[in-house]
Amino acid sequence: MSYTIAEAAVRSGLTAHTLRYYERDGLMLSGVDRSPSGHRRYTDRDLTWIELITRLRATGMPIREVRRYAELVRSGDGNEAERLALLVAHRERVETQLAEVTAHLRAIDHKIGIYEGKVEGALDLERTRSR
Amino acid sequence: MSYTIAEAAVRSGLTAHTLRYYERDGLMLSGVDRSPSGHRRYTDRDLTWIELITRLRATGMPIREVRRYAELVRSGDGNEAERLALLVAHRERVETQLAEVTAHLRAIDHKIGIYEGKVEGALDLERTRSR
DNA sequence: CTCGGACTTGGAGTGCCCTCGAAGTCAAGC
DNA sequence: GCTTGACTTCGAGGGCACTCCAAGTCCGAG
Repeated sequence: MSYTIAEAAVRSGLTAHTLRYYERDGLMLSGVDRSPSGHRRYTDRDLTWIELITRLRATGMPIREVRRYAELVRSGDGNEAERLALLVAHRERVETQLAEVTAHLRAIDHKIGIYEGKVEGALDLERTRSR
Repeated sequence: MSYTIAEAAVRSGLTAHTLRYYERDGLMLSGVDRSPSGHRRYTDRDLTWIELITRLRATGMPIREVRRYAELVRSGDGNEAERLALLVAHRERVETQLAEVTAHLRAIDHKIGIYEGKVEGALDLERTRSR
C-alpha cells in the first residue's frame, strides 16, 4: 500500500508543502519512494514515522532535533541508548513546560474569576436600572 | 517605587530589548513613565501588567491578541464582558492544547518504553558477553 | 571634568518554520 | 490526442517574535 503526497497530507494532517519540506530537511528516514514518473509514494512505514515526528513537533521539539533523531534511527542499530536519551530529555522539557503552562493558566483563570464577578455585577446593575 | 528598564528586565524575566519592543508594539497599558532624562521608569503597576501579559504569552497568546486585550483595558470600563470573552476563549484554546500535548507525550512515553526495553536488553547482552 | 556604563531611538537582522510561486512534467478521462 | 489537475524542483517570500546595531545622550563615580 502506498499513497500520493496528497493522500499522505490528509492522513498526516500536514500539507504537501510541509511533507516535501520535511523530506528536503532530512527529517525522513530515507528518501521517499518514487513512482516511475517521479511522484512521491508514501508507505505505511513513512506515515508511521511522520506520525511520530508530528508528535515530537507538536510537543515543541525543534526541526533540527527531529533531524538529529532521524539521523540516529537512520544510522541503524546500536545507538538506542542515545535515542532514548534524546527522547527522555525531550519528555522532561515537555513536562516542565506543561507544568509552567498549567500554572500560568491557573493565574489566568483567577483573572477570569475576577471579570466574571464584575460582569455579573454589571448585569445586576443593568437589571436594577431597567426596573 | 519605580525601576529602570534593567531592573524591570530582571523582575519580569524579559530582556530590556523585549520590554521596549512590547511598549512599541502597544502591549503596555500606556506609555511607560520617563525620568527627566527620558529613561524609562517602570512602576509596580507596569510590572503587574507585564506579569499578566507574560502569562498570556507563555500560554501561547499571539502578540496581536495581547495588544487587543491591552486596547480593551486601555479603553476603560464597560468592556469587561469582551475582555472576559477574550480570556475565556484563550483558556479554552490552552486547555485543548494541553490535552493534545499530553496525549502526544503519552505516545512518546510509549516509544521511550520500547527503547528502555531494548537498551536493557543490550546491556544484559553486554553483561553476558563480558562474563 | 572625564570616563564608563546604562540608557535612548529607529531600523535592520535573525531564526524558525513553513508557504508559496513559477515553470515544467505527467496521468487519466473524454 | 487533448485537457485538467496533481505532481515535480528550486528558490523566494512571509509571519512571528524577538534581537541586535549604530549613533547619540545621560548619569554617577572618581
